[in-house]
Parts: sequence; structure tokens; C-alpha cells
Amino acid sequence: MPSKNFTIGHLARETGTKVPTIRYYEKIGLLPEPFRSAGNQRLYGADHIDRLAFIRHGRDLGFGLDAIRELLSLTDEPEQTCERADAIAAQHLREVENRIARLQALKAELERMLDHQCDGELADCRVIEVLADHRHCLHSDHQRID
Amino acid sequence: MPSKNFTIGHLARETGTKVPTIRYYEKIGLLPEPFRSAGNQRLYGADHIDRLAFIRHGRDLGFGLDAIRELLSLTDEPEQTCERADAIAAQHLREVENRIARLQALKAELERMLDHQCDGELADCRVIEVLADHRHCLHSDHQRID
DNA sequence: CTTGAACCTATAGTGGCTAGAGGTTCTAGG
DNA sequence: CCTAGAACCTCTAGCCACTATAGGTTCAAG
Repeated sequence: MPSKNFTIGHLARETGTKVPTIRYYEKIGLLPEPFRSAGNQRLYGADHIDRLAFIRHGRDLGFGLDAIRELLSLTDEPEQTCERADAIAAQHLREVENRIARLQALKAELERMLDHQCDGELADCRVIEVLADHRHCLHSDHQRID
Repeated sequence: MPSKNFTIGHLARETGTKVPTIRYYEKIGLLPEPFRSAGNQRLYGADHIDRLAFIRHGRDLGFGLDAIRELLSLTDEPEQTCERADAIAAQHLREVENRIARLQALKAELERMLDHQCDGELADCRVIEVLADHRHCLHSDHQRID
């Protein structure tokens, strides 16, 4: 029987997570409900640390909670092959690459906008001008960010 | 007196915006309340098209609605210098650059994770392994994305 | 006069938390 | 044993920028 020693504050410090975030993960079923003390306070064990660290690391790598949920469920069936885990990671990599590409197009456009340093009045301001008229843009087919 | 001819659907098509988004912009005070028809339907004029196009273009370039709100208010006082508009755009450019840098670190980490193609069982899966143990990462000091 | 598209309002949901109110429990010191 | 204050509890609302749904009204064409 593993030790059930940690308070939620300990778990938070141990994993670099904020306390409300831990309760949030529990509410959405990402962390199992822990035991409670006589006074109704949550008591965690080492297995919770591991699971939460896994989640946080997934978040650090930009995975969404749904992806993390699936990756967690995969670890519960270790007889499976890597196939699904690799697919999830590869899909995420593709999304990250897409976002980088879109942000780089944005960066170029913003730099172009700022290149024309105008010290004059706002009526001649390049920034405002570009915003007011889409035709000033190189690529008018931006996709929404985020 | 300018013509007040367009329905909200026209304005939406004209600017590539969804109808509920236009109503949302009105609610948060980004678009002025338009005239209404006898039957209470919104009627827009050319000035609304310009203003909405400005907003959408700002969004395409990744500006937040607060930044756009300020840029719009600048255009109402054209005797101002470009200084503030340039500062807003420069600040946004810096944020975009930061996001690109963070995403590129992420991309490298994900590629490293997927490099080790494992056809074996999930117990040996590199993806899971890395997620389960932060020490597998090159940089353990990721900042949260978004 | 009827059909159906487009409009109206109002509310709730998205993701991933975060902040606050208002109350209880635990722990250390006196 | 008592008290102060830190840490815990639940519940609700807020963030961004929309998007979706429900349930109703108005408008244009046939």
C-alpha cells in the first residue's frame, strides 16, 4: 500500500502546478480523485505526482488536454504498440509547424509595415495605412492565428 | 448624408466576417450601433465597411481587439504622430517573434521525440517515455504556449 | 398568401486555466 | 488549551475572441 502523504500544496510545489489547476484537472477527470483526510482535505501519493508531471510535461510540449488524456490512457495499456502515441505526437508536430509558418508570414508583414519609418503625421502613417487598406499587404490570404 | 443600405449579411459578405461576429463587435463597442429598419434590422453604410475591414485586417495581422481599439481611436485624431501606432505594431512584432522562438524550441523537442522510431511495445515508446520523464528533454524550462 | 431565407435577442459553450468570495481545517507558538 | 494565520475547501465568474443554439420576427419572391 503506497503512502498517501501529500497535501495539494505539496503536489503543486512538487510539479510546478498551481493549486486551482490541480483541482481543475480533477474536475475534468484528468487526475483521479484522491483520498481525503478526516477534515476533507485531499491527500495524494507518489502515483499522483507521476501522473501530474506527465500532464504538465505534455502541456509544456504544447499538447492539448484531450491529446494528453489519450496518451495517459495509452500508458494504462502498455501491451499496445507505439503507433497511436507516435501519431498523436506527429500530428501535434504538424500543427506546430503550421503555426510557425503562419507566424513567420505575419512577422514579415509586420516588419514590412514598420520598415517605412514615418515621423510625420498619423495621416501618412504606414501602420494605419496598411491596416486601412488590405491591398498594401503582400499576402492577403492570411489565416486567423490561434 | 451617406447611404445606409447594407444589411448585416451584406456587410458580412463584403468583409469576410461572420454575422454573429459583427454583432459581437457592436456589443463590445468596437463597431458603432447602426441605424435600424422599421422592422428593427441593422442597416449599415460605407463607413461601417471601412471600419470593419480595418478591424478584420488587424485581426488577420494578429492584433488583439484592445490594440485594434486603440489603433481605431488614433485614426479619429489624425493630427497625432505615428509614434503610438508604431509602438503598438512594434510591440506586437516582438510578441510574434517570441511565439515563433518558443514554437521552434517545441518543434525541435517534438522532432527529437519522434526521431527514435520505435515499432515495439508501448512500454518502450519514446514519446511516452519523454512525457513521463522530463529529464529526457533538452530544455526543461519551456514556457507555456498561447 | 405562403414559403423560406435572413434577420432578431439572449444564452451557453469553446480551452485551459485563474481569481475571488466566503467558509473550514490544520499547525505552530504562547 | 487557545489563538493566529496559513493552507485548505466549494462554488462561481472571468479571461479571449468568438461560435453555436434556441426560439422568435421580418422581409422578398412567387
